[in-house]
Amino acid sequence: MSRLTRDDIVVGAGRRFATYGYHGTSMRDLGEDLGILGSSIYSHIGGKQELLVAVVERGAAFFEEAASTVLAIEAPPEEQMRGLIAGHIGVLLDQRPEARTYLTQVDCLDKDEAERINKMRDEYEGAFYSTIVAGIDEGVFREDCDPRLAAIYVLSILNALERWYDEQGRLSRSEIVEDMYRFVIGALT
Amino acid sequence: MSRLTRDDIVVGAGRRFATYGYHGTSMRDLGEDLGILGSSIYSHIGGKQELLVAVVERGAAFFEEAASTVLAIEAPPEEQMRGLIAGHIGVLLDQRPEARTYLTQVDCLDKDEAERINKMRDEYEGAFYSTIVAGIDEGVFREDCDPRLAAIYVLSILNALERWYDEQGRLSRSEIVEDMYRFVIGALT
DNA sequence: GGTAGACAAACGAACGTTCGTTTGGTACGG
DNA sequence: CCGTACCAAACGAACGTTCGTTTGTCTACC
Repeated sequence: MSRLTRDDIVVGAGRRFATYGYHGTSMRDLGEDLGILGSSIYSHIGGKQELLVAVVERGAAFFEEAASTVLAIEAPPEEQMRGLIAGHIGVLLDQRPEARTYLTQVDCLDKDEAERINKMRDEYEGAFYSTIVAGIDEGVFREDCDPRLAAIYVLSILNALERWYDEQGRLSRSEIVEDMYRFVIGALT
Repeated sequence: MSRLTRDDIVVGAGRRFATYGYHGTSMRDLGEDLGILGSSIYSHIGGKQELLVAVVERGAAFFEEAASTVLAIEAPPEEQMRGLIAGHIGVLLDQRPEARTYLTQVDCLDKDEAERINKMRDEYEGAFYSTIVAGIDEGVFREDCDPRLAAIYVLSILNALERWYDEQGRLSRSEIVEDMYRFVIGALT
């Protein structure tokens, strides 16, 4: 086992925070996971809170990158929505610890950081919102639906996946993407 | 200020757990909320974990009662689904601390309790599942949808409400019920 | 090419604080 | 006057963090 970098620490912290929560993780626990003492972590970072910030920021970045990749390609609203759904699920399953920590541990951040992260989350939600609005404007989505709420509903379905998805389960990732896409499009049209 | 009962303690614990989480709540914090010392709580309950169990059980009971009330009335699947949605939202907003604790703090329970609670949750999910299956059988819901997943999606939308609903916001409770119902029925038909 | 210096990573012990919990005493309502 | 809700004090353990020191590795210079 070679020596660790700051990134190693952040990745390990993500795993712990995702499983046991911020308050449920001690620096000694984390150290044990990494094969060093809890105190040795302070060679890499300033404190526990700073660790959480780093993990949550990584999570947010993953989602934002996925969304901007999708939005960069011109496409009809339906296809854009499929891309957003697939991208979100991809991050959720490929970057599970960071994604889960980002989704569930935000209110362990102190006030300023929490506000900043929530703004990032609002921006990300905006990608879903504008896609729905575009669909309504183009007449492919129904008009009698509040796009603000619809965006929340879609993200609610997506985010909950992290709680029930089983890697060894009967459903492949693409099957889930397809099923969720069909459900969402059914609701929007 | 009169003396407290065990129920007072459990209610107070629900509020704390819902806001700060199980690990983020200390017995002294809780005591301060209740106007007594943290140690005095042990006159009413055996320990912190027992408190969490009590709160979570209350939450589960609220949901179960709401569901069984709806299922007791014979009605077409669409109306039954509306009832389940309205009932779920009612519990979520009227019993917010217990509901939130039930939804977010289950994995702070030790293994046996967690298993028991998860079984109760599966049963509750079954109410949504059977309603969807009934709708498919009667031909009012579309067939090309996995009812197991659909039930999860509906509950995902409902449960997320607890995270974004603002009592002083622009939306009344019945408006939200109506909007969610329309979204769900749109997806299922 | 070998050695001395620099630097970061990790240790191990201790800091003060807070945690959940226990104990023993006190006051008050039925 | 009994029972219990509560207090006051204390327990040991665990917490996040700091400290001085050791270890290992890379680099610069002879």
